[in-house]
Amino acid sequence: MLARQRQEHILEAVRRHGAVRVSELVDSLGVSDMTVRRDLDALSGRGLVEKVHGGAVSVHRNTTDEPSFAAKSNRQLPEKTAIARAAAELVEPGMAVGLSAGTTTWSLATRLAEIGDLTVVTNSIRVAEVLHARSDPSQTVVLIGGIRTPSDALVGPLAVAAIRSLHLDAVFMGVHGIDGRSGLMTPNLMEAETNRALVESARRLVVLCDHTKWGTVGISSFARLDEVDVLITDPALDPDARRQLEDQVGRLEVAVR
Amino acid sequence: MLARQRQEHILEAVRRHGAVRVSELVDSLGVSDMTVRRDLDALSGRGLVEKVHGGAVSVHRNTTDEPSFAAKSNRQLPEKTAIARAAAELVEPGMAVGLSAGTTTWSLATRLAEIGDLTVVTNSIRVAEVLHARSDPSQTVVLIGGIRTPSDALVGPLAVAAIRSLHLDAVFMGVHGIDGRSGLMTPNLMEAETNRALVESARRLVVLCDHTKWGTVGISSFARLDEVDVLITDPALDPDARRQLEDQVGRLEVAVR
DNA sequence: AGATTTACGTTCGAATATGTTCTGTTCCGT
DNA sequence: ACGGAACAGAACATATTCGAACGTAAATCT
Repeated sequence: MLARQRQEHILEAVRRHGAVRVSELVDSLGVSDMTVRRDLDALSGRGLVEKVHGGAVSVHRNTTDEPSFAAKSNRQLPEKTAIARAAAELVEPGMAVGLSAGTTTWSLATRLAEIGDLTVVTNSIRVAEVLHARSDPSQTVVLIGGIRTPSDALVGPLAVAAIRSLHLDAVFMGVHGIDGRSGLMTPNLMEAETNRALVESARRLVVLCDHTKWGTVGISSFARLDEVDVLITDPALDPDARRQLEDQVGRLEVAVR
Repeated sequence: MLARQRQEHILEAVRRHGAVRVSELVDSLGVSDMTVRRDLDALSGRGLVEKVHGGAVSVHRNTTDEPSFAAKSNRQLPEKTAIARAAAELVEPGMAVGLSAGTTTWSLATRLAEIGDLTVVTNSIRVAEVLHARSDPSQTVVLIGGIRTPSDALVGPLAVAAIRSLHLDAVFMGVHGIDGRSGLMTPNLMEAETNRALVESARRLVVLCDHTKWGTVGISSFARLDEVDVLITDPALDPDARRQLEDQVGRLEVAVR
């Protein structure tokens, strides 16, 4: 059997099952483990699979749980999914919505994928990819360009200029930190500027924010609390924080799982 | 037995089994390995099979006009890597370069990752990702935003506007098709527009183009041959095509493995 | 016929593919 | 936390394959 045929076989197996293990391939292909590894090297070098300990997984599956991203996205997971579900209720077919970068907005994106006739604008590659993967043709996904921050946001002058040329029904923002005085914050100056542009381009601002974000301070604010139309959080939020938020934001929504 | 008959026999074997090995053909045809190889060269030159180490595999023709990235990425692999290597020679530290979407430019990106102090502008998520993965901090990667085509290019008004605001030392373009009359072509109108903007934003236009692209026609042209400063191809290019290219492009470079 | 082209085989150095051995790493049950 | 089992990958050995260069013979041209 030719090397190329083996690699086709491996690709097919990965496509079908999402993952393969080296030991399985050794049996099914009748070659040594080293040969299988070298095939996997070749395939991963071409970006077609991702090597992991014990075998390989499909690149799509894997991009959704890259270490740093996964580490974050598992924190407060039930809260985040509850918040994302509540946010998805606010989206109706025909709308044009914006999504900032972040794990909570990413979770929201997985739900938006099932709503039809939607235009989604985002500056996060991950968000764009999850929408693209399940895309039905009625969805338009617009990726805002720029340079990439460690937290997977595309930012910078290019991003700001692109966002300013757009007008959205609503924008859903994740935040790194929030408090009563400084409003919404991020730890990255350029990301703050980009987020600011997103806020200004939308008629409605919806903030997705689990209780751990309260009191966390980022270097840079990008919106005041009184600019927020809807803030969705979880029941564990500190009562004092809750009072302050109820005073200032348009509507406070508590998402129960 | 005539050469033509042998080649028919080979094609038939490939069709039936999806692949053949040189050693099998040597036995079944009763000719030398060298003769078999020359037959395979002829067939692969006409795009009827794909040569691989040990033999040849069938080139499954995708009936859709835009094969997906994964489907294309293993076609003409050795040629593409040779072309990419030659292209990387043209890039020096300190430059700002553009990369269009495509498998050959993707291959080039893996090489650019090793050159320092570079600014790379691209409208392909996959190109951006390969640069990001191995990025040393001296590299700036700018992703051009837009909506995504099946071939992984981000296109549309947002993309065009972003590109127009930039100025590059050189742009490296992959093409879907090329010929003497129509120049460089793609099968997607919006991608053509975006590519056109890339061409206009750069001082130098370098085209990466393996021999199978010659004579392939896309619906939309985005540049004439006389606008091309350097065209890099592989040695299997048809001599007549080669003559036409030498006449019209600034410089024709043939990349040997 | 003589010259030229074409097809095919042979030789040989280099590239490629694969398996084996060995050493270090990672995983997982206790 | 620990120890055995599975796994990864480097280094080496071997066999296969590749393709350039050259030789020869048949076919084709003039």
